[in-house]
Amino acid sequence: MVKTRFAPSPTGFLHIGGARTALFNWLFSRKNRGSFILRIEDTDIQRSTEEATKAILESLEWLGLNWDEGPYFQSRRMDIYRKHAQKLLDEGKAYFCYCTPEELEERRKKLLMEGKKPKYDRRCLGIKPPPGRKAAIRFLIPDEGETEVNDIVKGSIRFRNDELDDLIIVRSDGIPTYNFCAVVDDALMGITHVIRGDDHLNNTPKQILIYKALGYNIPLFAHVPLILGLDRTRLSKRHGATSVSAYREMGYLPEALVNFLVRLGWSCGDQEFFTVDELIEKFTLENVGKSQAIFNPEKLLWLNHEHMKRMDSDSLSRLLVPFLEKRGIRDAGREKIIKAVNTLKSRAKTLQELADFAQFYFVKDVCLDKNAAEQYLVPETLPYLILIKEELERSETIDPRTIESRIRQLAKEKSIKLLEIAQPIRVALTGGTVSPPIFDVMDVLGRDECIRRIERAINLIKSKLEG
RNA sequence: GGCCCCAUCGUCUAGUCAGGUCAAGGACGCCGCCCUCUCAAGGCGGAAACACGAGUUCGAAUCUCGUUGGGGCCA
Repeated sequence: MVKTRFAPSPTGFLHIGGARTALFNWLFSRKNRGSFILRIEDTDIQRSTEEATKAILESLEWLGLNWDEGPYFQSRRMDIYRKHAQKLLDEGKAYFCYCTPEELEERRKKLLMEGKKPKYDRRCLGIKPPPGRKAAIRFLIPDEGETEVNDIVKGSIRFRNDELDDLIIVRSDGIPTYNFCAVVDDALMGITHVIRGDDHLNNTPKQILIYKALGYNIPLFAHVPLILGLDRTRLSKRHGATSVSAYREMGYLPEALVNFLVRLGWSCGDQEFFTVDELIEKFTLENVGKSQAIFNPEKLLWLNHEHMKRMDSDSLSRLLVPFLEKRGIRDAGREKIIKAVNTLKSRAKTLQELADFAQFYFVKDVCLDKNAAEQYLVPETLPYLILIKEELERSETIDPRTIESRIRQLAKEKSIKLLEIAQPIRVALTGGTVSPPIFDVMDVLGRDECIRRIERAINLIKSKLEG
């Protein structure tokens, strides 16, 4: 059975790149009816925090990437790693190293300066422990031969073993390193497919040698290209919002972010829009591209809009409520919000925009745009506003079609363009010159509110005349 | 510095493994037109790419080599 995992380090929020790695793992497991496990790689006690773990879990849940096992915490598995390290030590497949990080760094720099390979020289191999020195444990890489990584995405890659460094598997402070813990955990947890960023590609031959040394089965690997920023460097804070939670706050839909992230490096013919179910059905690792992709916020915005347009207004309204509340709008009424959303769906690209646009429907007194009022709430338009008001007062309710035909009729009678009546009403009702179709707006606001707002505009013009 | 990966419109990509149907298709963005009560949405159209150089071949975006560029790893 297929078993995949996502193994983030809890040193911050869930990054866009991490989310994509998680997504590929999740999709692959779902597609193959396998399981997906979550493992928190918190061996770096200095930088790992509980808040970060919480934030990562929250973001994964929001994206809909549910896991079947875990979360496991590496910090609670230290004795397992130490036992494995001891086993390697006992079998002569690992050795103590007494060099300090500072010494190593210095030697590395020196070798680089001289134009040589910065490879560890094995000076500690087989020596007696020097007094006053703490020991790290190094894995002994075979001198000869080569190690093949048969990557599902990248193909076969061969590494000469003598190019590989004897890597540290346990630090001098007793903390096992990433490359070691990952191998032990993936083996013990029965991971069949390791899907991760290609920044780990160079670690893979070393990890394969560790699997072999430990006598464990080697999983299949799939290294997916990293996401880059506009300047073609690895996506980071410098490039703007990079956390999943930031996009959530900006009003992006999880399914849109998922759709966008998966299309960054994966394709299925010419199809751009995918529901999550479609992705599960169609996802394959074979269609993951080999080259790096640049994060393109404009396309994400477009996709978000597409997902919003296709979402039913009822669901969209539920999602909108918290955004309205942030703008001080409470108890707006379900029905009215749904109606409002109906008129705004094709206009707003994010929930944030939707809430901004929707505001005028719910506030007591619309905020009049200065320029709009100066242009349209003037003595010349006063008669039209009065006529519309009277028209509204005659009818019990507002039927958008009826009111539209009446106003069109009116424009005809006066031999003016509809625009000349529509714009003053628009300013009176919405405060600005841009809004959904004015008759739909009237329908959402309701008869009484329309009359109230038009009255306000009429009074404003009158007071201008007097003043 | 060594090793590893990558290279099609500005961006995401189809096509590359099985060379000819590709004077390179789609999408985002951009520009124009149509629709229109404003703004969107929608419809139609446009500009825009095989990094470079050799080689293999009747024929190369596709195979090989090299160069260049970008990315990554080296507690």
